[in-house]
Amino acid sequence: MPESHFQEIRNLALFANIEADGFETLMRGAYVHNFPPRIDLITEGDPPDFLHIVLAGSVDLYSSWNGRETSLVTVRPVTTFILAASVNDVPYLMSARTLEKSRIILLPSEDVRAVFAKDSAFARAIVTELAQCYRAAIKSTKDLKLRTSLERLANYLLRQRNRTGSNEFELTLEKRRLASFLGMTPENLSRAFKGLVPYGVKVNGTQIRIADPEVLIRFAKPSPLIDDHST
Amino acid sequence: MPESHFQEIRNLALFANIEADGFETLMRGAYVHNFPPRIDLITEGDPPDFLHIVLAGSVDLYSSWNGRETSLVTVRPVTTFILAASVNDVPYLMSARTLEKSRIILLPSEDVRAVFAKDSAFARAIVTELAQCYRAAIKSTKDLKLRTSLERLANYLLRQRNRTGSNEFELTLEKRRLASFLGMTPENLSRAFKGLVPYGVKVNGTQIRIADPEVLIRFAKPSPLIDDHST
DNA sequence: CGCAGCCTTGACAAATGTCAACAAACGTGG
DNA sequence: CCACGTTTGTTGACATTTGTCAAGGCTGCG
Repeated sequence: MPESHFQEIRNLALFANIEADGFETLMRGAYVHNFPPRIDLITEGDPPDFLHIVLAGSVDLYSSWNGRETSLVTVRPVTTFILAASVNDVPYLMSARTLEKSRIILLPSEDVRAVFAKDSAFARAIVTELAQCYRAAIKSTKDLKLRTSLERLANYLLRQRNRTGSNEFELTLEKRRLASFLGMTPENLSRAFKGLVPYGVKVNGTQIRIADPEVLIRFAKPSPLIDDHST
Repeated sequence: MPESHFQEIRNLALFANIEADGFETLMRGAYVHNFPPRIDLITEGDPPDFLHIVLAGSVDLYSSWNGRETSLVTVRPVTTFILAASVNDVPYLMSARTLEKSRIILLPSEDVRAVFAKDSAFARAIVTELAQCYRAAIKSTKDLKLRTSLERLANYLLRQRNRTGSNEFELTLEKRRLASFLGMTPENLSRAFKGLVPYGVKVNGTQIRIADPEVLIRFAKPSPLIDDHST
């Protein structure tokens, strides 16, 4: 792997405090790959051969059952995914595919587990990371169980607004995938956007404008215990 | 705390390999409490003062938003809960209340974090535990997004069957709480039970009988990637 | 016994999904 | 650059699923 990526990986909280020794072990076994869009990276149920790190592009984590499919997470740079499966050496629960052209690092899970066992700084960093993943999953479950699809969309838009810091922004996801992520059909999403017009949401293709955030907030009732993605 | 509980806690995977030193630190600060049924133990949003361990009884983890409420998990002996909030020192995402008379150990989160920082065996055990919690949460999200309420109930019954090893068993939850856990209303659950009669499910109060598991399995299509609660 | 809480049922309403048609956007090869 | 076909997004009509409300029965407990 070109050394140029080393620093990028080092900067991740997950690897920041690893001993030089363990870091080298990980880097020695690492591959970097460039993938075209819409390529399947892993399939749920497979054994966790690699811990993945998205350097560029984006990856969709999804799952299928009985002919249905749903998007669970979108991974953007620079982040790892399927850490839980890697460290516990159990099958992947989600499939992954690239959404765009993506550059991805593959760390053999065996190396990850080896360094994890030896390097307690790494073990502690993994705890922090997993706790965050777990909490994100709980938030997502609350979002699904406590809110209607209209409320989920409204809160999603407000989260995007906070992320970009602007009342006007581009959707970073195809609408069909956004629909799946929010737990509804594409048709339903179309109608949900219409349903938010009275609250000042203007849609033009992938361009979103929130005319008056206060009005939308009053409807969406965002909660830090569901919508804050930092803690 | 009476020493009699020490061994019980030691037997938990989470504490099995801790150094004597760290274990003693944890036990020194620990409280044991007996709670009557339907007592609120914690409220979502509160700072995580304690890591909880259920020794006896059962605890409902639930969440509220905008006047609605949903049950997310039922914790049974001997298990810890709200580990993620404790180690990362961030607010609880779920509220907790006893379902029955319960005996619960409270470990000050500060102690947990202190031992976690010093004892790498404990850190590693926490990783395993959190990875399991995370995966359980992902499974629950898949269950919710990929299945109808009838399918969720059918698979829930099959999981209970596997847990008890018998085609005839008692529901361990009040029906209204089971409904909330499965993401539906009590009325809907009543009808869902009716809807499973053609697949050989007999209900008598809290008593369930699965006449022909094959038939129910053919309908429910259980998957290890959603329904296996061990990995 | 009588009250309170849970469960069930029926009638109805709201939310969401399905299907079909068509329009718009995109990418490819000529 | 255009023409074409493919994919995505939208819309309408309709079906299904799920929730709501109200009533009544059952159960457990003081």
